[in-house]
This record gives sequence, C-alpha cells and structure tokens, in this order.
Amino acid sequence: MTAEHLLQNLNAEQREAVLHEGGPLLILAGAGSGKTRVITRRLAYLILARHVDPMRVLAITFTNKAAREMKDRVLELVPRSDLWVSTFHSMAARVLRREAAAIGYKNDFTIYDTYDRSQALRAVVRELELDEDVYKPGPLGHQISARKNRGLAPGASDPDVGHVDPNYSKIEISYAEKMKQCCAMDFDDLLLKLLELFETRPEIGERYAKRFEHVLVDEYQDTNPTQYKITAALSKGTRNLCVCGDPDQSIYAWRGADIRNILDFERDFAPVTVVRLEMNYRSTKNILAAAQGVIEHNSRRRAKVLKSDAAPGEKLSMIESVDELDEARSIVATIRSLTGGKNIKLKNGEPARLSDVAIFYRANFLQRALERGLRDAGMPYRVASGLEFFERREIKDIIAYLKLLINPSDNVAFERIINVPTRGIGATTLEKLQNEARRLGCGLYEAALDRHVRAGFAARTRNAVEAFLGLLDRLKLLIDGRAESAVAEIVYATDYLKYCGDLGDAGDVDRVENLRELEVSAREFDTREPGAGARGFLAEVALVSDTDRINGDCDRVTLMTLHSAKGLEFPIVFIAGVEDGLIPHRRAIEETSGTDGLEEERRLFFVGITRAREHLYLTRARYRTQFGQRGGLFEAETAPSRFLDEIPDHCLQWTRREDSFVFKSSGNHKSNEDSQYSQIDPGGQFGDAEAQVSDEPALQAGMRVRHARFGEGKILELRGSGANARAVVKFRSGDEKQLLLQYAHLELL
DNA sequence: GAGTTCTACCTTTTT
DNA sequence: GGTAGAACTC
Repeated sequence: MTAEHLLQNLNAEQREAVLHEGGPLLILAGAGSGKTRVITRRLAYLILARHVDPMRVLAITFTNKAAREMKDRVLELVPRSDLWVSTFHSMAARVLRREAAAIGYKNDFTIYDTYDRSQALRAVVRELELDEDVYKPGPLGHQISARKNRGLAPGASDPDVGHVDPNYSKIEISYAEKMKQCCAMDFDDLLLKLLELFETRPEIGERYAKRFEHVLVDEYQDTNPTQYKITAALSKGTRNLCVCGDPDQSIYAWRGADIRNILDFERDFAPVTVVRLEMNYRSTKNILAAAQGVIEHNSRRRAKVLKSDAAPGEKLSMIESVDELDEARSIVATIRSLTGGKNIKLKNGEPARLSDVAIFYRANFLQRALERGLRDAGMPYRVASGLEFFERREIKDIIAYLKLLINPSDNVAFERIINVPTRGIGATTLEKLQNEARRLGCGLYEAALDRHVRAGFAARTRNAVEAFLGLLDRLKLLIDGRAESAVAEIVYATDYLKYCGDLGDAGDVDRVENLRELEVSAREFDTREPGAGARGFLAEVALVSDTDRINGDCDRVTLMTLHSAKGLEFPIVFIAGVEDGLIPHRRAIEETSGTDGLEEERRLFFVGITRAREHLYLTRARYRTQFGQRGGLFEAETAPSRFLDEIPDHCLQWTRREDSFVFKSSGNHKSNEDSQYSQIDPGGQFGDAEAQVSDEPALQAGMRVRHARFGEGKILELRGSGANARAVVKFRSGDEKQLLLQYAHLELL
C-alpha cells in the first residue's frame, strides 16, 4: 500500500480531511458520508506518508468494538502499525494502571460497573442507617454520576439547585470513601481520576500529551465535559487534534454528553479547519428523504442537507400489527420474503442473507417478544445489545472471585462470594466481619484473615470461613497465569457447576453454557493478548459490553437497541415499536426540560433510519404488553410515533395486519408467516366476530374459571371481540380484573 | 443459616 | 412477566 492508494476513491472533502497536516481539525460527517473510511485512511496516511510513529497516535472511539474494527482496518492498510485505539474509558484505565500510585491508588484497582455501584451504595445507605426505601441505589448512582460529570466534588453544594439534601451529601461522601477503601473506581471515576492525575501531576500529563503527536476522537458529539477536558489536555502540546462527529447523531445527553463540545469546537480550539462530509453513500434516496424529513423538525440545529446520487429505491414500509408477537411474526415473514434465496438481490448483486438484516428497538424489553417470534419461526438471530452475558449471575460470581484475588480490598466482591456457592456463612457472620473491619479500619477480607477476629465465631462458622480463606489462598496463584486457567480453576475449585445444579431452577443448563462461554472468551483473550493473563482479562472484561462480543461471520439476523446501532449499517433494517411513548420515549419527553428530550429522541430515530442502505421497515404493535398483564394491555391502542408524520408521504407505505389473523394463527405459527398483509382501509372496522380461538369452548358470563395467577373466579362480563376479547372476572381474593382472553388462558371449572 | 415464597418495581438508552 | 431483595418458615 502506498500513500497514493490512500487517496483513491475519495471525494474532495474526504481527501482534504485525510491530507490535513496538523492543527485542530473538525470533521462534520453526516450519516453515511464515509467517515470511517476517512478516519482510517487519515490514520494510515499519517503513518505512511508523514512518517508519524504509530505508537504516537491515539484514536478514541465510542465502543471497544469500534476500536477493534478501526485498528483492524488501519492494519489492513498499514500492517504492523501499533496504534493506540480505545475508548476513553479503557484509555483512562490503561494509563491509570500505570500511574495509579500518583493519585494514591494501587495498580490493581477494580472497576465497578453499574451493578457493583448499586451494591456499594446499598451498603453505604445501610451503614449510615438511612431509609433504604428513600435512598435507592439505582437513582442514587445515577445522581452521583450526573453530579460527577458536572464536576461537583462529593458532597459539594450544587450552584444550580441551591439546597442539597444533607443525607444525600453524606451518602455521596461515604460512597467516595468506600470506593477508595475498596480500591475501586466506577466508570465516571476512571475519567475523573485521569483528569485529576493530569492536573495534580502536570509532569505526567505533559508526558502523555507529548507522547501523542496526533489525537483523534470519533463520535465527538457524544463526549461529556470530562472527556472534553481530557481531550484538551492530551492535545495541548502539538494541537494535532482531529475530532469527528455529527451533531444530528448526538444521542447520549442523558448520560452527560454535551453537544456543545462539538458545536463550540471551532471557538474552543481556534483556529480550526472544518471539513464537511455531506455526500451520503449509504442509503437510497427514499431512506435519505425520510431521515431528512424527520431531522429537519429539530429547531436547535444547524441546517444541513445530505446529498445523494443513489436511486430512489423502494418506499419505506410502515407495518402495523396487532400486538408485539404479531409484530415479530410480521418481521419474520418479511425477512423470509426477502432472503429466501430466489428472492431479492441487493445492490451488490448478491441475494440477501440473514446477516444483512438488523432489527432495532428503543428499549431492551422489546427484545423479548422479538426473540420469541424469531425463535418460534426457527430464524437464527443474535442479540447485540444491553445487559446479557456479563450481567449474568454465574458470570458475575466467577468474575468476583477474580476481582477479589487481584484486589483483596474489594469488599463488594468479597460480600458477593463469601457464601457463593453456599458454604454456611450467613448474614450474621458477614455483619460481624463488617463490624470488625470497621473497627480495624481494614477491608473485609483482611478482617477475615485476622485470627483474633475469627476467634469470635462459633466453631462451625470459623471452619467455614477458614475453608473459604484456604480456597482463596489456593486460587491466589492463578492471577499471574493465563486467563483461561484462572476461570477454569475457579469454576472447578468452587465446585460451581454443582452449585448451578443445586440452585434447582430452570436456568442451570444455561448457566453451565455461560460458564463455558466465559472460558472460551478467556481463551480467546489469552490468544489475542499473550502475556496479559488473568489480570488483563479482568481489566478488559470490566469495560466490555455485550455489543463488543458480536462477531460478523455468521448468517443471522442481528437484534440491538437503537443506541447500539450507532455507527453501523445494514442493507435491510427494521425498527420495531415505532409508537408514541416508545419513539419518542415517554420518559424522555416527561423528564427532560423543554424540547431537548424530544429532539434527542428525534435524533435517535434519525440514527436508526440512516443505518439502512436499501430496505427500511418500521413496525408498530397496536397493543403492546408492558409490565406483564398490568400495563399496556388494557390501555388504549398505541399511537403511531409522531415522527412518522415528519416522513414525506411519498416515501412511506402503510400496511395494516388484520385482527382475525392472530386467531387463525393460534397454535400453529408456521401458517402465519406467509399470511397476507392487507392494505390499510381507513374506513373499515377490522374487528370481527371470531372472538374465540377455535379449539377453546365459548365463555359466558357467570361461568366459573381458574387463572394461573389469580386463582378461581367468576366471569362477570365479556367485552370486545377479536384480539380485543376480554372477560371481566371477579376473583376469590375480591379483585376484579379485566383479562384479555388471548393471554389469560382461563380454565373452565 | 438455608430455602421458599412474597412483594415491589420495572422498562429508556451504555462506557 | 420477570427479577431482585425482603420476609417468612423450617
């Protein structure tokens, strides 16, 4: 590869961005404008043509997966170029592991995720003897995070609010102390401590600023104030800072991102070269027109129109189905019609495959129904979003062992595993240990190691605790070895597989599977990062999300949230749950002041639309189950998203799936998939009289029935028809419930 | 101290 | 409908 090659197939603006020599550069890259290509070429060009030492280039991405991809793509252009590509968080962790002593931490500090943070906060509230119903760990953590991101010290008063609840201040202070004591940092701490390091030890900051001759930050519209300061600190020396982003794709204000970072970049880093990439190479004209129509409704926005040479392509489809299961089926049916081999060909001339298809949704709970639909239809899929693997109990348990072995001060890990698998150490013993630890001013593990402390326990407890300590002692050797053997040994030595069986629930097979998978990813890590070992594995695992775990080489449909879809593209895209209250999300509108919340929702929808290259389907369920039976089921029909009105009419075709369809389908999913769609009939009433599933006896008022959950009761009244058929039942408990027959599975007595 | 059932809450989005 | 912690029972 020569430098000349790196400039091929670039338009004038892209070329300018690649060639820009030094000094602050702002790349305003519209959706689908070839940003990734520009960035990777630029990095390669720096190395090949300007002979910058790869070691002296720092590139920051939004996710670990993006980091890996960027690194791979640069390696394709320039083999053996050892760039530093990572997220802000892993970059911070990496620097801090090296420099921890300078801010009074040990190198082996633990990284707490949101769950660990909640555990720590729960403990704090308990220690302070405050009301746990008032001070809930989730919201507390959120608030602490928000305050940290605004640069407020623990317990500091908030100039914008004035009065701060003194109990809250106490919690915040104790939490900070606890983190210090456990030698732990949460996600926000990683960034803040890095900044603290740079500020309190300027010579260290300068060393890094000097080391990085070029700094590049991708997705700059989603950086928060702390990240802004880190960026500024790192690029202070050379001023060779290139940031890249799109204000229209800013979707992380809720976690402290500040869109002003990108809007004010020109002012803050003046003089700045600005390159605008506005030629869209990704989507059909129809998709682009829809995206443009939507985003133009944002008032706080610099006008920008994406250009395109593409063909108009197909219209977008809006499919309105009966309920969430029907929605899933409609998606399956559509995918089948697109990918069945003889069917459509994509622009590249290849027939569409399942891996060309992605399904996006606003909230994780939508995933379940979609998955069910796909699974029932036997359609392979993979889920690339949210809390899955690393949130699993068994995974967290094994990781907690690793954490404690590496960082013996980690009280949260200690509490998690002292009795997992169960070994006869209960709440009483733990409480004693906590008291002793407080008295001695040490961690729980250290307290347990003290024989005087253990002397206070009953013989049986003492034995159990000593067995536990012995176990840890034997495992200790593992932390300097390979990640795979550490994981495998912990599972083996704790007899964890047996414990999985003892839990006696339905999930034990999955648990064993998951543990296998953990071993596999440990092995992969060992191969990928030879020498990093168990320590390195733990460090990585703490910052890795599930999104990072998906790999592209299998022929499956991909499911993910709209947020994790950012930066990706697919030939065929479905966005499910395009309903008001979901997109835009109810809480985004309610909780955020003014129109900001709504505008961010609109950007999120825009991000979703612009992921699609050729085919875009929007779907909605007219009735959506939320909170099981209690929620949305009995509420009025969902409303189509208000954003749909913003899509030009000529781009969008509406389709409505009929009600009776669901009933015919009951029990036999296969038959539905090729069932007909019907064109919307504005005047027509769809509800028909076939209220009952054919093989179920007709219900009548007065009949006695049993419900799986509510028990026995009497039908007072029957209402509605079709999918809407309901029974009002008075149960023994005295409760009167309205149940949808379709779901209630009432048993006749 | 362990195991079972009960209850509340949940559903924004993630490093 | 599913989870996680609390309350309750043995």
